[in-house]
Amino acid sequence: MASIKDVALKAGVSISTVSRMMAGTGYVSDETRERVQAAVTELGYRPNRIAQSLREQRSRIIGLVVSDIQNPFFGELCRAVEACAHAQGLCVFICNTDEDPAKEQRFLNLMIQERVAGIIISPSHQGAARLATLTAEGIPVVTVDRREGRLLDAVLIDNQDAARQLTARVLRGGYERIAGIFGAHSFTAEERLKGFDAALEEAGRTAHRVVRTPAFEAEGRAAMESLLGDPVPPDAVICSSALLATGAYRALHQAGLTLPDDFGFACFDDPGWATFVTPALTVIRQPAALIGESATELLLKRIADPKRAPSVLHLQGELIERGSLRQRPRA
Amino acid sequence: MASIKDVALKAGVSISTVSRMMAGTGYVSDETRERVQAAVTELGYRPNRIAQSLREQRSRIIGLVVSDIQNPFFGELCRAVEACAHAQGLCVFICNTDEDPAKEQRFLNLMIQERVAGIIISPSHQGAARLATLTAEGIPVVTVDRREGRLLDAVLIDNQDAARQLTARVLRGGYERIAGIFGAHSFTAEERLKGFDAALEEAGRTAHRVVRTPAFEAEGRAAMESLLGDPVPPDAVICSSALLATGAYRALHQAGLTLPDDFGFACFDDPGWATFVTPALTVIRQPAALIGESATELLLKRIADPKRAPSVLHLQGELIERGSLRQRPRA
DNA sequence: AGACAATGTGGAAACGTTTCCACAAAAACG
DNA sequence: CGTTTTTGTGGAAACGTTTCCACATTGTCT
Repeated sequence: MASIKDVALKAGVSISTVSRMMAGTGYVSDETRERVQAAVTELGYRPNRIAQSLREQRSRIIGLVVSDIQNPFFGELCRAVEACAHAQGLCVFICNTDEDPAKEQRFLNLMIQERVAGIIISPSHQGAARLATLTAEGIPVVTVDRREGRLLDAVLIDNQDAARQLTARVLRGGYERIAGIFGAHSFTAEERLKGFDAALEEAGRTAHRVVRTPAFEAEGRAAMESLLGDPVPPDAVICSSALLATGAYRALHQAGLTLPDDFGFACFDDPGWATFVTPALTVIRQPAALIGESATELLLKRIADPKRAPSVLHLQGELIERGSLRQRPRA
Repeated sequence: MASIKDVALKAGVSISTVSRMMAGTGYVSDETRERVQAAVTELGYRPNRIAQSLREQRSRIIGLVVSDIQNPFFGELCRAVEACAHAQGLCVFICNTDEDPAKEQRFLNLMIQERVAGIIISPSHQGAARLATLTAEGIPVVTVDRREGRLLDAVLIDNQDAARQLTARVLRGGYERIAGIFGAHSFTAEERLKGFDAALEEAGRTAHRVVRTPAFEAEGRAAMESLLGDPVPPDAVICSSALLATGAYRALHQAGLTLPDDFGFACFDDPGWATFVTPALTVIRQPAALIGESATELLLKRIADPKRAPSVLHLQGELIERGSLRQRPRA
């Protein structure tokens, strides 16, 4: 693997000159430029990013820490971040925490050690404190989907408002006993629950029952089964995330309930299977690509100017009407 | 951010000693070890991986290049690779090519520049030549899901055999006009097609028609629509990958055909929605986790000993019987 | 003509490690 | 007791860059 020294030797110039020519900074005569360029192509020289990073005290990698890479929301997010970062000559380090705080911590340590240029993360609840360490190390951080305090840049949808919208939509369907399955220990779920409650209260109603549980498929299923076991079971449910919805839907399906007539179903996120079931699911979709782009831009701005005041960007969730909710009250 | 120098200063020893103590190599007296350890914890010292990489001429990152991160197969694969690599103190760089050779190329260049310790990749067809460059640079490569020549380590399922199994299963259902939708330009699809043809031939039959098309959802849908438009349409179809199956299924669904009686449907990979539709899909599932583990192990072995003879590991695909194929010929 | 800026180039330090080598003290051997 | 081995430590080079500085050479202004 050719180094800058080899190029310099071959072109008969100094290392400094090659470096300047590669970076396009400082003065280089046309003639030298050509000679160096020739040497570069002939040797197939590519600058060693490790050496660059060491010298510049900062790598050209940005870290992206997500809780579940299978979740279409995060999948789309990754794509957007990657595209955006690439345009700036940065590469993206995708890490999958599976909602496991220990894993998250390990990844963050690794990122510190690799001196990443910045981090985009949807932090677990427990990870909050850890993020302070990052900023202490001088590593810019942008949170997505969740917010931690007021010191960090963040991009998220207005979860409270979205939940209110979705709940109002359920109410329009004339459902009587509306239940909720919401994630535990998550800022996002918290916000969504607030919107849910607010919408019900505005309508002079109360929730049938709300189950709070860790946001995994098995838990969602158990929650739904528990709800269906109530003396008088609910006739509609809202789930706060894709995985919970997946589990809940399975339980519902097994119970043989018919959507949307017997039962109303709606959720946040747009699971991949949402359009495969009949009727297809009515959901709140997060503009994942937009969130990814915005987060990356925010991060780049902060890298450029670490002293910037932290900003929080709110985007709109989109209610996608499909068919798992009645259009109007049953006759 | 504390450096090794700071630690040495604080502990009153030389840099060399700190380095030895951190690495656990060479002699260090118990007393010094303690003093250094104290300094390390007090300063919160973490070795700078960039400097380490520069010195050792090799980073502790392994690259994982996949074609579609949303595909559950690759999702599971990523998880397994990550877990396995982490146990060895390596981190994983996940790159998503979206089947775009240009993107793939960019990523590989980046990997070379970052001097990754090794690469696990499911290469696009065009990417084959590029891989030679990698080995030329001395970067170990393991291919998964696809194989490129005989010079590289590879882990894959016996696609031909799996296809034969699946096709035989379709035949047992008594379907008469069996069509195929297979990816174009992919080694995997090629192999699967061979097995498909072989199974039909063994039964003294021929395919109704085989469509070869780029492996995306839209193309799968178009292919299915084309098949359904035949003067005498097929009564069963096998799709060679998840995305094709997704598109094909949508077309089928729209046409209002009833599985498994009117029509038989089966595919490779196990799309996330496979168990959400009714009837659930009968598929060949690839043991993604096992593939990931094996590939990582293979890679580590090759990193340890670059002179090893290349090996190809064949794993078994698993036929998962659900309900999208008739059990026996229609009465 | 003299002063000063613009242009073009090379030398060398620095980034934070690891590791080879040298050296010294202590321990083990005959 | 003299030798050799083991144990413990520090100095310094090297990895491949970037960038500051110094130095020439040229051009442009009074």
